[in-house]
Amino acid sequence: MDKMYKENNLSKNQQIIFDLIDKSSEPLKAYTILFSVQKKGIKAPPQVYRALDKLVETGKIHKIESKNAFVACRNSNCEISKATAFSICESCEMVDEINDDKLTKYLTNFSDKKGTKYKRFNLEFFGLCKKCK
Amino acid sequence: MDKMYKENNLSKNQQIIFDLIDKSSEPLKAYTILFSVQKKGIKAPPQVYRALDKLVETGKIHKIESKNAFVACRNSNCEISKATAFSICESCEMVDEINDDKLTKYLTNFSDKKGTKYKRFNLEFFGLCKKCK
DNA sequence: TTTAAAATTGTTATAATATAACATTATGTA
DNA sequence: TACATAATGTTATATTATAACAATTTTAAA
Ligand SMILES: [Zn+2]
Ligand SMILES: [Zn+2]
Ligand SMILES: [Zn+2]
Ligand SMILES: [Zn+2]
Repeated sequence: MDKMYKENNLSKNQQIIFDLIDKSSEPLKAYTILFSVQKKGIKAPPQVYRALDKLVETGKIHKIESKNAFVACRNSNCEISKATAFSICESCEMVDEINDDKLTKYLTNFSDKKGTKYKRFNLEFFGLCKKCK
Repeated sequence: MDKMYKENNLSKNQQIIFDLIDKSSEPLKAYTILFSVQKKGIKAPPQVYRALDKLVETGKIHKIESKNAFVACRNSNCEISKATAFSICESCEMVDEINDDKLTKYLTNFSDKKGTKYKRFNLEFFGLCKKCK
């Protein structure tokens, strides 16, 4: 191929999948993504999971662990995802990334009773969103 | 049957599976549990998942979301699991439940920028445990 | 103590999520 | 160029979790 697809830092599949997640208003699951991108030539699970892995690794997206689903990062890629926090609505399933400097600072500096500090955390809050309350 | 199996509040399958998790030094996965309890007559995934669901619901165990695995609660059943925090070693996979009143208070009282409070949270810290450091 | 509801169990099948393994092509760099 | 690295394509399979339905046990009310 004579055309480079990398004006930015994402490969073709990564860009397709990132775009889909980025414009979605809700967390997307791997197989939902797979079905959505088949028309673009991405036909098999490993293609999706590889792109997801790389996007998570570079902080472009986050995995919502309690939902096995993915959202685009709405912060500054969360310093490569070392400090993530989300609010999750238990009624409509909406997920919002929380960007709260005080919270981030508190948790980043947290050390347990043995004085151990951690290099990464993920926090998920559950409740009702504004719409569902 | 003339013998009630409930001296406590757990059913037979729930007790078998709780005991296994409780005496394990590491998080257990559902199918690991399944293989371990087949000799006790628990033969199919739904039997395991039902017991796990109930044990999580009642706060006797917690699910470590990032590992799809389960640990026994080491606190006072975490007020039925409304406020859970764990430290997870990225090297040996060890998981410890964190019991820190200040942290719990801070997160239980946390409200986001819109003033929304949440009724539950789960926090996972990642790093190296004492042994692996 | 009958009786009906609720909880638990047993069972088979299948859905949903994720990775292994290997061949090929594209890209970045010396 | 030529080499290393990253990304892709493909098939098969492993892992995690639930649907659906029948039977039994437990609880609590009548
Ligand atoms: Zn982010
Ligand atoms: Zn909502
Ligand atoms: Zn607990
Ligand atoms: Zn360790």
